[in-house]
Amino acid sequence: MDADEHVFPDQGSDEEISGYIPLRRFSQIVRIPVSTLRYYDNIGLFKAAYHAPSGYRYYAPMQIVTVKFIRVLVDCGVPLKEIGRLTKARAPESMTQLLYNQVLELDHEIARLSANRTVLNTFANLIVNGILADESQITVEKLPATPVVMGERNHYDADGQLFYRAFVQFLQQTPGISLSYPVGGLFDDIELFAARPSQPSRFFSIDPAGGDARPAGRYLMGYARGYYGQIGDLADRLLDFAEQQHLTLTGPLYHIYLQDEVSVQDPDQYLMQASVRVKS
Amino acid sequence: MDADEHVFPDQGSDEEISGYIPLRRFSQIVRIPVSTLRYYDNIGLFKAAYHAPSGYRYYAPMQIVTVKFIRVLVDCGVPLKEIGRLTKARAPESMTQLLYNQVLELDHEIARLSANRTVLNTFANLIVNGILADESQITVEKLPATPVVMGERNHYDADGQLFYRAFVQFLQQTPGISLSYPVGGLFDDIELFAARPSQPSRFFSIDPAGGDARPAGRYLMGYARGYYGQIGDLADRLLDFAEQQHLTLTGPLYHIYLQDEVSVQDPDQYLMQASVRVKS
DNA sequence: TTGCTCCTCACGTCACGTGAGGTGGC
DNA sequence: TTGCTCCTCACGTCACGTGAGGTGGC
Repeated sequence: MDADEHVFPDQGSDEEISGYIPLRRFSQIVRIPVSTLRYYDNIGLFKAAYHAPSGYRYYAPMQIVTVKFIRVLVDCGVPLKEIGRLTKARAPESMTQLLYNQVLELDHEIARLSANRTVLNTFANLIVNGILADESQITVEKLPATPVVMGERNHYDADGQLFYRAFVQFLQQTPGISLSYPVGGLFDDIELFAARPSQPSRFFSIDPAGGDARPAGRYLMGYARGYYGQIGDLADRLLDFAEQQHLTLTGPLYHIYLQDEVSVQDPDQYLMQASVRVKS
Repeated sequence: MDADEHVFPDQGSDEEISGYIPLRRFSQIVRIPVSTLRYYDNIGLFKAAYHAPSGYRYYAPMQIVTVKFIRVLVDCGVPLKEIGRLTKARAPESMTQLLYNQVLELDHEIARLSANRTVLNTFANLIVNGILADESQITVEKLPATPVVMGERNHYDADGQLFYRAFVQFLQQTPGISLSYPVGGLFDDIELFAARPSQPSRFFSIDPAGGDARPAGRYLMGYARGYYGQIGDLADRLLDFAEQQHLTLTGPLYHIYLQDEVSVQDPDQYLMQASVRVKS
């Protein structure tokens, strides 16, 4: 082809001869809605190669790759104004600058979405654990290590009213914590859990990337429904079962809300899981 | 704590006693703008636990995890209405349903962004190759394999006007092609390139995931500036160099626009790269 | 010639951000 | 008490989508 061939659209209205593609067909080829193409044309971001006197828009075939390139940028979240600025005053250097910057931003974005994915999976797994659990039973199960971010030791004043203070302090002051994950409580031993079930010794964030963990091992497990801190007779059921089965419990008790305000309407139906390690 | 403790906010206006967190502080803790929290409250998506008679909003500490959870969903692109529907009629089963669906959508989204990343990198690399190239020189370089998606053989009518038809046909009918990548042309041999530089025998899409490739090997490389199909004396320069250096050329000639309307203003300054394999 | 397609406003939408203007608690 | 913070509208923004109403080419 010669460079001149395509600059005279009026040579023929037939697409096959002129090379020009009418709006609708162009829209189908590039899979971009006509309203979007009209919008891009109107704001001057991506103009039709030829505006007929009738007002009809016609595009040049090479514009397919161009608009697809623009769409990738749009898809990456680059504002139309910035794309417009750059395509108007375009130069190889500034364009590579933008592109490599955008690649870095995409990396951040992908990392962000992956993190969100992990959060959603964590919540979903807890809820499903709750659905599948046989709540009324006390069981002994082999658990793999559960990574968490463990907080500092909590301090409760004499009046015992400062549960929330400790909770907020944990969320605010624990280094490396992501507030997006569910929070569990740790009691130094099962007796403390039985005595003051609303005062965990520590909080922990159920973050799969956490540096601490509930260690792998055999655990005595039990469930209870009720609002935060209401454990009914769970502590007794755990202790009774341990005694009957001649199990020795060791280490801290972990308590995790499998189903809470995130997935349950009635606060009295929140579902808690308690686990204490069994000495083998 | 007892379940009742926190339902009487008027017991004391002091945050430390009531457990309630005023809007501004809550905003700082969860890192969500006050305007956003007000908006969520207004549309009923996420209400402050306590609306004082003065109109002031106060939040319960447990709402920190709740709103963070909502924010993860927002961040995943779930519409506020859908989040609202689900948190109003929430149940463990429907919530896990949504969560696992959302995980799948996130996987698609991440795949989409990764694809975009690859596209941007491909464009950027071409442009940078153009910047770094010594345009006036003919060189011989060892190239790794370049994956592409190769199109069918083009057919040009006698009048030779149907370049665009072939181009569009390639874009429309090549299976597995992504329109987002730049397009190059292949000539059966260098003589064909010299004779009809605007009629490549095939087109190919420079897609790193392509099943075809420009094979690895030593290539005779040259550059030309000009509008599509204008190669100046590039063919002669390539042939002259080959003759002087006693090189035997083999196989097809690949031509790729390193810099075109994507990164260059002046159509006469588009930068093309031609490469032909050298028999060793 | 009919009808189908194109066009241009104009307005709606979504998830907020941003002042304007006014009130109320430390 | 001062001033600082909170509040509620109302309107703007971004990237389009959606008719309403009208014209023009196959």
